[in-house]
Amino acid sequence: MIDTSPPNKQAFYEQVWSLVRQVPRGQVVTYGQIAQMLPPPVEMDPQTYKAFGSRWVGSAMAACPPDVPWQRVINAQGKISDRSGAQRQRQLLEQEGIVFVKDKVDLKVYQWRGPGREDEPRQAELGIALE
DNA sequence: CGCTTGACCGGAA
DNA sequence: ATTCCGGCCAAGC
Repeated sequence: MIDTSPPNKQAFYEQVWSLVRQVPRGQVVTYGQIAQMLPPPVEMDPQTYKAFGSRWVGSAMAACPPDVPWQRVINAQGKISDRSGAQRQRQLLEQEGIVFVKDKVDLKVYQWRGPGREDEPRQAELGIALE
């Protein structure tokens, strides 16, 4: 799946989509988290990738196929990035049971841990208990 | 061709 | 808590 083929933009996008498809209903990921999970394009300076990877993930989401749960990708602050369609995104997430507080979600509770760690999202009860 | 703009993020004021 | 700034890739015009 991940190889050292040319840093094709399309290939990068598809890796992003592939990852997002694995995010379970009721959980979210951040742009930066996805970028971090993917290997930096071969000829790219890792530092550069670290700085801009999240943006490219955003670009990938802007062009995602219909079968990708794009609504589960939010920014590192737990908020929905400002753009047309943001309202729709929030609506979809709330339908999945995600609770917004002051326009943001608690990433400690809802953030996806990665492939192979799709446990139940921690419920607010636990979060409160932990403080 | 060159210029503009963009679903981001972390550290510094 | 909030705002500002640097990072410098691609697609579209």
